[in-house]
Amino acid sequence: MDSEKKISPAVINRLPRYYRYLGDLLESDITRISSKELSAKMNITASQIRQDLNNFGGFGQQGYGYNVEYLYNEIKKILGLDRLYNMIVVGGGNIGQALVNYTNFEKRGFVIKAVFDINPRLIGMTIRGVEVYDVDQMEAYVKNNRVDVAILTLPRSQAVKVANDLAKWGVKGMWNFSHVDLQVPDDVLVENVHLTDSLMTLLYKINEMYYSGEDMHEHQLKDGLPVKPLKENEEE
Amino acid sequence: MDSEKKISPAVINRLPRYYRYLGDLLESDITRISSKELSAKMNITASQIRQDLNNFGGFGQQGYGYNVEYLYNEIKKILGLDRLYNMIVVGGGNIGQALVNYTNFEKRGFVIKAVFDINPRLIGMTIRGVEVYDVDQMEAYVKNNRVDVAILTLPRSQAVKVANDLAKWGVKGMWNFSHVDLQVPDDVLVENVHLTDSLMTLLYKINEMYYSGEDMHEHQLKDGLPVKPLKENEEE
DNA sequence: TTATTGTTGACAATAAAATAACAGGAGTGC
DNA sequence: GCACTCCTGTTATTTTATTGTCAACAATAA
Repeated sequence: MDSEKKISPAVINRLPRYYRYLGDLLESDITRISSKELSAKMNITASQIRQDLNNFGGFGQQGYGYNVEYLYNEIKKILGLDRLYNMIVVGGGNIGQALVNYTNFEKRGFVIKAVFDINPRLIGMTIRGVEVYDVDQMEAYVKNNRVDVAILTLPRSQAVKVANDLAKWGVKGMWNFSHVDLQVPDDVLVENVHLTDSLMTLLYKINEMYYSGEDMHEHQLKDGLPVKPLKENEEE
Repeated sequence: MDSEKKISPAVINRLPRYYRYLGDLLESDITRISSKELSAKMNITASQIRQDLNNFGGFGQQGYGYNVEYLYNEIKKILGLDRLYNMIVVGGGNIGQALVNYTNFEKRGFVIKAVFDINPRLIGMTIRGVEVYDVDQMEAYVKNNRVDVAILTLPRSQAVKVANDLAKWGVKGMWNFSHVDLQVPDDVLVENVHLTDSLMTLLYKINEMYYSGEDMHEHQLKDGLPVKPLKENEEE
């Protein structure tokens, strides 16, 4: 909230995790917690917890610790979770539909208002009450309704152009599931969810731990399907 | 591959992105590229590119740059993408089904062999040719088949126990979509995809940029649905 | 050939992030 | 109310990550 000093990305990325742990504590009717106790639960140093929280203000009290409910609500405010967000899904494929069906977003105030796609078979359908529109109608929709976040779940070939258009039309944030880096103006925020990258990172670690040093190719045809040649994969 | 010196996590996380860019270059029939050129495309310093790559060996040539195809294939090997991976999905809900339907995984050699769920309405179904089994059968399956990666897309209340069991039965890696931190032995690798956290991070940035300083509560009832009270959300 | 340009890989310098140290106020027990 | 312990907020230190610099060498041009 305070735009005094710049908060480091590393800290911001940890905030949701603090929020989750505090929510859990709240559910367990724990009213206070010290950085040391939280440190043990979360597996990070107490020092880091204190330093992270102090970026946003002194929420604790010496000799007492942190009041769980108070801190929970403060982080909620810091993350901006005390308001509603209007979102649209662009690309009504597997992931897009899964996100629309994920009811917990709405419980938290992240409301998916519409889905846009080019597939005639999808257009006109409703997914959990959310209508699927033709992308042709997207410009009008975005210009006439506040859209905080566009969830991009479309083929990479289209993602860049769509993101650009949406930015131009006033969408503030992009939650990007398309496997491509978007190029948008500085005042448009982008958060990437590159699933394939994430999986590859896991595979690297598995290889490092289990197959390090081996000749990889001996596994190639070991079992399962043969690897199909990698062609243009548009759905990524 | 070389288990000589420890590679930093920051570097590993960047590898898939290099791989993607090199794949794109390959598609564009570009045969060589310098760190400087790649730097411009990827928006990171040439220095970092060279240093990252040199963790794994000297793939470039002075006065020439890097051969795209060679480097692409080297990174492929580093990431372990030159072999097949057997995966199972645990939790056949929205996200689980979406991942099974995502055909590009298979093209890359990430093969989903089975889905496990407790829902009787799902059990026996097939999703894109992949059968859904009762979780009761999971132990037998995992013990009798090599499972490299378990994709966890189940409610957080169950995720911890299931992950533990899977680890015990020999699964090497967990790709965790459940909104909870898993506690598994050190030789089991975990990669988290916490979608809600990712979205919250985006919302923080949006708030910081657009609503900083404002009283947040004026937005509360502005438009859209009222925020429902946040109860136990098991599907997270 | 020989000079010039381009580019890596190694290393030094800087910046960012994480951890540790600590002074001192707040709670606790007597 | 006093002594003592707990635990924060803050500053210092260490570690990790990124960026800048340059000698050595390949490619190219003269």
